[in-house]
Amino acid sequence: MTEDEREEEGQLALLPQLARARARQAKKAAEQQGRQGRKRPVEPAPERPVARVLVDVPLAHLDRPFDYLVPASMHEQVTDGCRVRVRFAGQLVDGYVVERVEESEHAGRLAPLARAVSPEPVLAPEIATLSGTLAARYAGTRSDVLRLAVPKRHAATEKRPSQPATPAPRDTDAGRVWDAYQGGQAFLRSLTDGGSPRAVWTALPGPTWPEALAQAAAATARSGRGALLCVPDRRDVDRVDAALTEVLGPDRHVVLTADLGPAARYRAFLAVRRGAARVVVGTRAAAFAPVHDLGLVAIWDDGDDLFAEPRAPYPHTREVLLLRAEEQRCAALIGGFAHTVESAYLLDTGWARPLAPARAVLRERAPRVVITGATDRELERDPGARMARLPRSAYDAIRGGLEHGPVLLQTPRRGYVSSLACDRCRTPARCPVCTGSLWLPTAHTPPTCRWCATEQPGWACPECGGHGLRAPALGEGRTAEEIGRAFPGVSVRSSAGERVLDRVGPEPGLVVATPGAEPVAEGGYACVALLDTWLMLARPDLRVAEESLRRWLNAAALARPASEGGRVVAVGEPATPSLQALVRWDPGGFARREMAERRSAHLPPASRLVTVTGVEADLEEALGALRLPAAAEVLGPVPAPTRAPETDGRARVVVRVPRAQGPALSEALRQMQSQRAARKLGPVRVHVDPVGLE
DNA sequence: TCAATCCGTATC
DNA sequence: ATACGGATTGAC
Repeated sequence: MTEDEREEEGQLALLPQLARARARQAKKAAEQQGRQGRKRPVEPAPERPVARVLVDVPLAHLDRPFDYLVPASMHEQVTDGCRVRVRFAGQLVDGYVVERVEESEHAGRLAPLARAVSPEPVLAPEIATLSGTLAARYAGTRSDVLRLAVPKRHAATEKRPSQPATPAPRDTDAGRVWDAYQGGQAFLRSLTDGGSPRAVWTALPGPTWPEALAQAAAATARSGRGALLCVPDRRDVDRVDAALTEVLGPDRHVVLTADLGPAARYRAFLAVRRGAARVVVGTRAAAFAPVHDLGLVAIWDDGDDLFAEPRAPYPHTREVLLLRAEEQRCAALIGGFAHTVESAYLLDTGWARPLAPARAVLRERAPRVVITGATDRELERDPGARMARLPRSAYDAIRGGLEHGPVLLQTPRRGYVSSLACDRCRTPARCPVCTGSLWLPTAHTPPTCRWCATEQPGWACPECGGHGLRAPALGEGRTAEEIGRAFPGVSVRSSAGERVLDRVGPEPGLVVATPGAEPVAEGGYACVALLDTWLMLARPDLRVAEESLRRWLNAAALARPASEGGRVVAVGEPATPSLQALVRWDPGGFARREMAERRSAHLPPASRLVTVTGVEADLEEALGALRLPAAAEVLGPVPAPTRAPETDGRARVVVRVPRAQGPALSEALRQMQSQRAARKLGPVRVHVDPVGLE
């Protein structure tokens, strides 16, 4: 501290008002001088001097373009879709130029752009439009959507040109894999002819689906258009990547995933944006890829929860792609071994057509599936089976399989949070009022609904009429070591969690995997055993049955065809509808029935369901201000599930409306969020169509 | 009477 | 978030 400052402080202490007033005057004078210094009139650009800018601020009520003056000095740099820095409410913020125009609608004076970051037009017009649609759909902001859509800039990468792709090979031997599907060749032909067919594709079990996807992309490329393929994870990306290389040749496509790292991701993104690559395969991060002349969007295994974006506004990859298909008038392919209720809904409404194998072809390619009950009596008979806690017939099937090749054992992960189920037939217990799942908040309360908090002391199982409830024990899932001991002398490998195997060889051996981590076996598995199926069905997830069937089908699809001895044995209750669907290999029929049930239970996709979460006072205030559509039901509030520490102590409501009122509900929520942001009220989180709702 | 402070509103 | 304007309160 200097002498002067010390003296100043002394004065402050003696004459505080005087000193502060003087300091203020000095500051004001300095500011005015500064302002005059800045006031030097900016020369506007000779053409289209107005830039419409989407600013990156997190406030819902500021989620619209603001006009800025393009200085002549930045004329060359400022393109439609480029990044800029602007002064906004006194601070420097990032933004995107959505377009440059001749005149502004804004009555006041325009501030000049502060800086042109780079002329690279990273925000494609169709993605700018899409960000608006998605923000409206998910009651979020465009800036949140854009944060997901445009990767971070990497300046060094931007300076380098993108290598243009080699020209499309004409008349390659086209898509014989699609011969197995009714309407398969017609679908490809339509793509090649520049059409925009939309299909829900029931894939045949086996390893041919990546090639089928690649052939669809190739057919689209032959029409001169681009294709975008989204798959759940890195392993699937690699499989489709290999298939694309096979079908299109090298360098005709690009891989786009979040795990590439900033530089490689930006390089891939730029190759797409610049039109150097027209075919893209990637994970959910790729759904926004600005593919030139987009002709086809495709998603594989759309029920995988990796497609649910965990960042606001929580868009689902399938919804992103379907919206793009509508906005950009391109083809859509929703494929998998399983069907989601959403894909069943697309078929039901006629939005998409089915693309499925003939029954005879399916019979030829699918493994033989049997269900084996897990009664204690069966367990007792064989010491090996007892050691592995396996029913005798499952144990025998595994042993039999080991004589011919690799055997896959799928076991549910340990430590699933489970909710209550009927103690007789293991049907998950749901609230008769609103179909939420039941749980025991404390040991001394009756079963209570997780959504509407209704107590159900006299619950009766709708399937079997039983009154007993049980919480399936946690950690019943078994380990590779445990199972290995029951099969002495057999090699046991494990694929789970951090250590996931991509593929295994054709030699006999046990592979123990958790759902989603199953490696592909060369030549297919001789046997696939699905263990503890009731544990998987005991999760409190709203869509357990659908999700369990999806996981079983995905594992079962890795088995050899029945004609080559391929077998699947599921350990569980034979009457369980999802297991029945597995035996019949009828994912479409099961999804159709689930969809009908959901419709009558007022659950998605026939209804739109939204959760609103916040601290109790905020939530109450928010709901008070919310202008809901007429038919809206509000369930709760109940304490929010405390899976993560940040949701601790918060409350949640579930709001649902008939699907037709979905847009009105989203709009009401967006207005609510706008008002709250403008008034600086406490944050409430809105989640439209959450997938893993308990 | 003037200035500090609070509140609401706009942010280009 | 800031920034600003207008109303309100408070100290002489």
